[in-house]
Amino acid sequence: MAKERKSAISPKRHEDYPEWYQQVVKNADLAESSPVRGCMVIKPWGYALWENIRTELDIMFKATGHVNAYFPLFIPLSYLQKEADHVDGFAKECAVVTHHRLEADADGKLVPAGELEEPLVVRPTSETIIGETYSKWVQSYRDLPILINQWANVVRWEMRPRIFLRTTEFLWQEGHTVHETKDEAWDETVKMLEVYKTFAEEYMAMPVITGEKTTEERFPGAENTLCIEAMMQDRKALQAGTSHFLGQNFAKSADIAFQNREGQRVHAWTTSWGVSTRLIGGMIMTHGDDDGFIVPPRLAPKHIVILPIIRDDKDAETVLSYCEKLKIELEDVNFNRVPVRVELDNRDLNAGEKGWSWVKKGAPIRLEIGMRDIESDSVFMGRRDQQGKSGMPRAQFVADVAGILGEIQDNLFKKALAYREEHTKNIDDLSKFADFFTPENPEKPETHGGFALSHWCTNPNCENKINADLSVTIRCIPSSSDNEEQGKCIVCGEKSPQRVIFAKAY
RNA sequence: CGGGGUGUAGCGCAGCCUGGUAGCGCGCUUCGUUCGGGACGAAGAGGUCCUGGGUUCAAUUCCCAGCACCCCGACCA
Repeated sequence: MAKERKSAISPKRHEDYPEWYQQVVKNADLAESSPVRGCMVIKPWGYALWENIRTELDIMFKATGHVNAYFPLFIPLSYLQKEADHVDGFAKECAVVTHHRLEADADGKLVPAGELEEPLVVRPTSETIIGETYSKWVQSYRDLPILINQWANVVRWEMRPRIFLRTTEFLWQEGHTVHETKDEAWDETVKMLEVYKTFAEEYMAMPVITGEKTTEERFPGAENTLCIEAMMQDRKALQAGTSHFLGQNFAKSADIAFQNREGQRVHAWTTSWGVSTRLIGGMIMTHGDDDGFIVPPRLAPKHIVILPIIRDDKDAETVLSYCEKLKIELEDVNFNRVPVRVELDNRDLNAGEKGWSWVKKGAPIRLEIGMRDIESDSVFMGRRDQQGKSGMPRAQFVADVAGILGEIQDNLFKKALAYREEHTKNIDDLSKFADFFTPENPEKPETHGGFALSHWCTNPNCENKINADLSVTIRCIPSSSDNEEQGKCIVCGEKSPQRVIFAKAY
């Protein structure tokens, strides 16, 4: 009937991508902005998603030998000062606690009192305080390795916050490990990057490119930063996780040293690695469509939502008890090692409105159950990765449900991968490169560009020129071995050892 | 820190120029008709008009100051 299908989210992606993103966050009931600038309230649907991310990653961390611990929120200012590059990198975005008491002034207003002798910094990341702690723990090579992760919040006073993508306070995990040798620390750095890649691709259904950062983009204080980068639907890159090889920099500044097997006192080698609630933003922008969010089944707070359709009050009990039974039956099935998560939505709402609320939230499967279905012992299913709805025998659905969820998971990944490949180009000519990254209408930039695989001579000047001219940065030097052809730098024409990924970034 | 803008009901806004102490849409409550693609009608509830000062018989409206937030830039491992 309708000429163009009405979409649940307005504007659509192609009309105004940043606004679409904000609307999805809101309509999917994931989070909202708070009275505190740059800080968000994560709502139950969004937080459940984070809990699932945490649960699955935690299993992977434990499986690779790590344990969890917890370190303080506050860092003495002097600690942060010990690593010079680290200071430069974070000093501009630190929240500082200078007082520890409030007193009423003459007008009855509360004012800070009780000035601290040494200000405390709210952790922007915990290398320094953890390093100081580790220095006491490490005496002998027998104390190594230390393989610890912490789940925490951190604060970075960013100039321009974006919900989930760059908030002032965010939730994350940070792994901090100490090793006896350089090789072992490097292996750890690589291993955790692989964990992130596996998680991103198999759980978030978000294809990522692994590689290393250029000097310019490196973590302050790191010798090398490895990263996973994903392409969003506006073709910008999102750094989704980083794993840092810290060399002996932090070990030296915090004096993490031990007696080695030869009896000499030497500094240890450390790593750190983290992912944050930014991953949620990544999933929204990877999978979301014009009807809202689409949650990858493996991380979905609810896999299946049952929507009872009651047309006549006298049928209410029949329908609801059938739905209850179906729910129990489905919860007996396992998907990805855990029981299928089922929500029976019996809120007293208009059926259409109720159904759409779950579409916008991105629940993988919706089941509409009314007298018609009960009489034919079937279910009426809507899949979030497909349009339309269809009926199928109840028993068949129960038998197939894990397979259907797996299929949705696979479809999301394949679709995202195809999108990325479609918009990744080898470019060897600077003017073509510029065209690729220049919007047709600068007033209202449309979705354009993508990942450009181009040669780079490794000189930071060339990298900076591209950034200054086009706001394009080197996202990573890909680690895949099929990328070792030599060529000429896209900027200066000098010899280049390999192609790197250029893109606009979040 | 520069440049611009906005503060009025839970949310989004109008009213202000041309002062007379408030209105619209959504949401919310109740009732009825609806309900498998987002409903409709009726009746309701809900406001220190950002704060302080000034002008005035009278300020949401005009003037001054302050605060907060938003957008653009700078900045963003």
